[in-house]
Amino acid sequence: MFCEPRTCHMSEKLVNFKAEFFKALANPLRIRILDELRTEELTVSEIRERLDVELPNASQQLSVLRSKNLVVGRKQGNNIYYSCSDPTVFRLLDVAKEIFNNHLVDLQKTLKEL
Amino acid sequence: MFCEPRTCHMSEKLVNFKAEFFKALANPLRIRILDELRTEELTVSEIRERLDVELPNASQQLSVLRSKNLVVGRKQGNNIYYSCSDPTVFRLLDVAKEIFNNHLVDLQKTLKEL
DNA sequence: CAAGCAATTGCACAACTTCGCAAGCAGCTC
DNA sequence: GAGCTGCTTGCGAAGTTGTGCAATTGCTTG
Repeated sequence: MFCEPRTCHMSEKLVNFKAEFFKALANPLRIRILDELRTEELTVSEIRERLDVELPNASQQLSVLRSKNLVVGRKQGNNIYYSCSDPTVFRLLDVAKEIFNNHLVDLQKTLKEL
Repeated sequence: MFCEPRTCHMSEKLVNFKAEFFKALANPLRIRILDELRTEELTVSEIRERLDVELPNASQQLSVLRSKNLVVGRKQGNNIYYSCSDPTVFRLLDVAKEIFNNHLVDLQKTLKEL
């Protein structure tokens, strides 16, 4: 692979993809939406209802997730059923949880030392 | 665990942690910094030089990473040596790369079908 | 203490995000 | 076609982020 003298480690495209990708995840509502889609396909209204947000808000966040290919919509009659397009995403959320737990453990250790 | 009627799936704290956490990763420069820290401890100046950015910029992004506990600094003489505090983070970056590759494969499939 | 280097902080400005509200559009049913 | 439902889009206000530049702090050495 092509490699500049001082910018070796990762292609710029990959870095930007990752940044854009994490940006899509960098919002509590979008994380909650993804989490609702772990096990089921849901319509926008169902998501709205479960997360107790305005419909346009849900729709807007879904469109962000859609634009980054994190979810796909399937039209059926009057409804659009959303689902997660690549379950690998959930591994990401799970690793984040793991890191969260690591922090808690560290915190506890620090507290014990006092 | 305690569980509200309509907000069951994840504690709010965890969701917010995840969002904050992904926010820290949602920036190309910060990803590149973390990637430089995969294998070595580096000073701010070294990071600045490798990534070819202004020193204050590097410092500021490091402070973002620090505030989310993604890196730690070790003072030695005139320098501060930064390193990654929880290597689990790299798994996150690697999973993101995997997702990137999945997208590429999908794209290729789509192209072949034309 | 003065000089010098490393790193951080403050400031200003542009760019972007979030989210509520109103309007618009598409498909179904009467 | 009229009216309904489900979803999206446009717009605007408030808040947040990125980044260059100047000033500042903190450590070390002469």
